Amino acid sequence: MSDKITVLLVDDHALVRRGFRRMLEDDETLSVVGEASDGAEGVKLAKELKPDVIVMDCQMPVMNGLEATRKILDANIGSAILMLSMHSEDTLVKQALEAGARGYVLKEALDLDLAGAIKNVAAGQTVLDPKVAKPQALKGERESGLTPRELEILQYIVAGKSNKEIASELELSANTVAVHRANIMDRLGIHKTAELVVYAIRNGLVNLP
Amino acid sequence: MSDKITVLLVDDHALVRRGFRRMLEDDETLSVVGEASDGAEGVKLAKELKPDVIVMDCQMPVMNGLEATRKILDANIGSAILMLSMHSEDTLVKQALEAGARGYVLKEALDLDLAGAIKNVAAGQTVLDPKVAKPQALKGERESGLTPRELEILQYIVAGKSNKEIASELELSANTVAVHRANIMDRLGIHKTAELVVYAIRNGLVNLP
DNA sequence: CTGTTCGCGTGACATTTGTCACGGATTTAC
DNA sequence: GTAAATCCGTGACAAATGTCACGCGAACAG
Repeated sequence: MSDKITVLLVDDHALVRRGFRRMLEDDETLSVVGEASDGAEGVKLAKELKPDVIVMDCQMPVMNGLEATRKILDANIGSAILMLSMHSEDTLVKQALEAGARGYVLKEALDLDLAGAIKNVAAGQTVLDPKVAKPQALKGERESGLTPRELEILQYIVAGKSNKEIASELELSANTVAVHRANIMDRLGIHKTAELVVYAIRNGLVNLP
Repeated sequence: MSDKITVLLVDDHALVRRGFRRMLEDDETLSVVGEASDGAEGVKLAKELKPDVIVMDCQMPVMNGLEATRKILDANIGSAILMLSMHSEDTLVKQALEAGARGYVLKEALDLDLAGAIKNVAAGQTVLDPKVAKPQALKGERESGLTPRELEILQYIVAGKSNKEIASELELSANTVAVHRANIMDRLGIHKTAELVVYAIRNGLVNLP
């Protein structure tokens, strides 16, 4: 343990990764041992490298940060995961923590000490951005969380499928799909497809088609 | 002109800005003189600082990169603008260049030499990411292809307004709005609101509500 | 001047959407 | 056990959407 803390960077933007690497590389106690550009690759590298800490972007193509986090936790690698996100929505924070992330910080945090946060999660601490560190976010309840089925439907909606198409692909009645749609909007306090799509994209609920 | 090239960074993510700053600060010929976190602030700082080059993110809250670029060009400051984007859609590249950007590079460019790109645009060159450097993108023709009225309607749609609401705010028949909607989708080869919203957001056709 | 194109507007109508009321299967709380 | 809460499913129906055919005036080419 007197060794350096090993870090894996997972972010879809190479430029961002490079920036982080630079920010970390002059800290003698840290060592960036790998980079991945999407969730799937992140999981693969995590298994190979078994880093102490994984810095994971939330929104990514192929497999988003939440998914990847779950997969990595399931694999029992023992890495602590520090989630980076653009959004401060409680729902997302909650989901991240439930997925097993050990920290959640916002990209727009002005004075984020990334190295410090990494050390803290490596030490077993939970690190939350002040903006999201509401105690309520830690207590488990369901916020505006959608059910798996609903998320599935939402994905199809954003991809531009009609209720009928979704129904046929999922072998359901079109009515059923319509009701799922309605329930999703209910929880979100939304009444129109357009709003729904904006919300889904903004909050990274879906992988963009 | 033998002085350093002055640079203004405009990006909504503080962490990203800091990364860029680090990448640039060991180049002796460049000097980052300011940072802004949204388009509006970018315009303001541009007027104050009159930097040689402005590195501008495309997607930002308050005022997006395109808008900001136009405003800055209008103000006749003489700064060259290098647009950073996540998307390689032709439409966007075109819009950026028409707005007056001197360069367009993708954030995910693996080996982007940001410093080099900055020097080039400072020297008056146009810098395009290889992925988007199709000659067709340079020839002026269709913009987004949408008429002003259609863009106006689109803005309302993405904001979650119904045809009826739009009609009343614009003092039109609901039918008319519906037809505008149809025409927009026609030109874009789209048939559903959901797809339309995704497209509009992706290509920066609208200011997100 | 004349014909053509294009932006903007309209009403009518088929399709898709958003809502309603309801049932069965599970899970959790008492 | 029973009751309450969820999740998933259904049909029926009103409201919004997507498409149709069409008129009007302005801009432009001949």
